Amino acid sequence: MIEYCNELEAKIENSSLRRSYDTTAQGQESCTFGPQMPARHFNLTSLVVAPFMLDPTPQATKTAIAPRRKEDFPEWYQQVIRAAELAEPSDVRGCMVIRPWGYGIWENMQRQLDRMFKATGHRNAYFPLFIPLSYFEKEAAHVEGFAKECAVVTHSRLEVNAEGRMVPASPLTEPLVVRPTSETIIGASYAKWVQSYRDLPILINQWANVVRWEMRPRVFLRTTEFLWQEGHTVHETEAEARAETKQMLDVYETFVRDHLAIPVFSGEKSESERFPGAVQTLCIEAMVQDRKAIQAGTSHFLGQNFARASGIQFQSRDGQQELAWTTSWGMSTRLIGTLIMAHADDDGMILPPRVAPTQIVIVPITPKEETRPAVFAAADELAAGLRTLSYQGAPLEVEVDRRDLGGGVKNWEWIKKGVPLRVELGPRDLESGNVAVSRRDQPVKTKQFLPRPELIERAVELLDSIQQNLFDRALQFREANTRVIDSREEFYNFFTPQDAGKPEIHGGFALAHWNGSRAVEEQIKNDLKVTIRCIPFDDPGNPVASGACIFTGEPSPRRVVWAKSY
RNA sequence: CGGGGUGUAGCUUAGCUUGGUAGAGCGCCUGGUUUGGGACCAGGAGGUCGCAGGUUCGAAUCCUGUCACCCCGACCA
Repeated sequence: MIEYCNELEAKIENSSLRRSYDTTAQGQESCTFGPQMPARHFNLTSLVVAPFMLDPTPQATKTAIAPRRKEDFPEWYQQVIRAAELAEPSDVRGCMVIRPWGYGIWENMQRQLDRMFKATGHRNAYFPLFIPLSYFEKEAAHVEGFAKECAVVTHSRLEVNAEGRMVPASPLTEPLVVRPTSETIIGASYAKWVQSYRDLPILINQWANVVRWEMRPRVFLRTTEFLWQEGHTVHETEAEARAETKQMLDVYETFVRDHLAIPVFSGEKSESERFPGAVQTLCIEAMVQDRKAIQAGTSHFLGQNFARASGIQFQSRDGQQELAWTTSWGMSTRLIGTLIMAHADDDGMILPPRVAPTQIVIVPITPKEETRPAVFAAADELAAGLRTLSYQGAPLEVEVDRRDLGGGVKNWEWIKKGVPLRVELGPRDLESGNVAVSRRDQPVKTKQFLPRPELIERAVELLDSIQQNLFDRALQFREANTRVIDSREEFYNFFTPQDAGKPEIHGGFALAHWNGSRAVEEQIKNDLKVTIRCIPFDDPGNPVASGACIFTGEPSPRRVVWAKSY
C-alpha cells in the first residue's frame, strides 16, 4: 500500500499538475477498488485546494475545456458555457438562449433573493414592458444615460408589400421604448398611489426582462435582453431612503457571499460610474479569475430626482405637499456569468451547492447486464434516502443518471456541468455497502468511499464544506491579487501587461489613494483602461486611513479600489 | 459608427495561390463488443461551400456587390 502510494505520488508529480494533497491518508480502509482503477482516498472535508493549485501547466494532461483559462480567458469562458449547457447564443444578435441547466441556477438565485426581499418587507408586482417616450423624457440625466441603447417600438402592425415581404405598417402616435429599466413607468404608478405620508413607504420589487441595445454582447455578461429583478421604493424622508439603499446593498452582499460563495468589496460608485439620474450609487464588486472586477449588484439612492420627474408627492405630517424620496436596486443574469468566471476551472463549471440545480448526481455503474437491476435499485434507494434531507429550506436535489452510457462519459458530463457531489455506485459496492464520492471542488480523480448510511448522514455537511471551500478559494485568490499601492509608477506597472501584443492575465485590484477628481479618473481610464470600481465603506487597505493621492499628491480621505472591469 | 479579420456538415477545419463536379476529425444514427476514468470495431445519415450577380464549356476556387459574425476602439448590469 505504502509503495503504491509513493508510486502514485510520483505520477502526480510527473503529470506536472501542481497539486497539494494531504497525503497522510486518514486511515481509510480502502482499496476495495480494482487494480485497473486505483484511487487514493482523502479526507473529503479537510482538503482545500486553491485555484492556482488547480492550474495545470500548459503542457499538462488534457482538460475538459480548451483553451485553458491561462491561454485564452474569454474563449475559455464561452467554452465552459457550452460544455456545461448553460446557454447558447441565439440567432437574434446579442440575445441568448438560457438552457435548463443555466435557468435552474437562475431559479435558485431568484428563490433565495426573493425570500430575502420578502423578509425585508418587499412585495412583488409587475409593470409594463413598454414605456411611452414622453415618460422616458422626464428625467434629463436618465434619458441621456440610456438613450443610446434603447430599442423603440414604432409600429403596431405588419403588412405584406408588393414583393411579398412583411413590412411594418400603421405607425404609433407615440413611440414606445422597450424598458431598459423601469424607474419612469413605475414612477407614473407611484405618483397615483401616493397621496399622504400614510401611503409610505412603498416597497415593491419586480422580476422582469429588460432590453439594452449593447454594442458588444457576451453571453450572460452583456446581452441585449437580460433577466433581472428591480426593486423600486418610495419613502417619506431622505434618511429612510438612504437606509433602504444601504439595506438592499447589504442583502446583495449577503446573498453573493453566502449563496454564490463570492467575496465582494462594497462601497459607493464615483460620480462618473453613477447610475443616470441617481444621487448616489452603491455597489458590490467581485474579482473573477482573470483578475478583473465585475459589478455584482447595485443599489441607488435617487434623491427626489425621479419623484420630481414623475410627480410623486404627498401631504406630510404637517400638511405640506412634499416630494418623496426614492430608491432602486437590481441584480441580473449577469450573476451567472460572474459565478462562472469566479469558480469554474479548466474542467468546466463548478457550482456552489446552494445554487446548483442538482446537488448530488448518482452514477450507476453497470458493467454486466445481470447486475443492472440490482445496481439501479440500490441507486434509487440511495437517492430516495438523500431526498428526505432538507438543504437550504428545500429538499435535496438528487439525480440518478440512468442513461446507457459509459461511466466515464457520464462522469465527465457532470464534471463539466459542475454538480457539487458525484456518487458512483457499482456491483462491487452492492456487496461492500459503500459508494464512491467525488467533490467537484477537488481534483476530478479524487474519490472517497463511504458506507451508504454515512453518505446520507454527511451529505449536508459535505455540501456545506464545498460551499465554504469555494468561498475560501475565491477570497484567497482575491487577496493574492489585491495590492496596496502608494506610487504612480507601481500603479502603472501593476496594470501594464508584459506582452502588449497578447496581453496575459495581470493586475488585479489596486487599493490606492485618490484626490476625488473626475479628471484624474478620466486620465487613468485613458492610459490603462482602469477605473475606480468602488469607494469602499471601510478602508480595506488599512495601513493609513487618509493619505495622499498617488497621482496628484493632494490629500485623500481613503483608499479606493481600482481595477479593469467587465 | 471608425480600423482589422473571417465565412465550407451540429463543432473544428482541408481544399482556394495554379478553376474540373467536396475531404477529414469530433459529434450524430444502426448493430455488436463494452461500461469502476472521456471506449472499440463495422456500417450509415448529414454540405445548393454566407447570399446575389458576373467571367467561363465548367466556380468553394477568379471578379463585383451584399449580408453575417469575430477582434480592436467609443458605451454598458
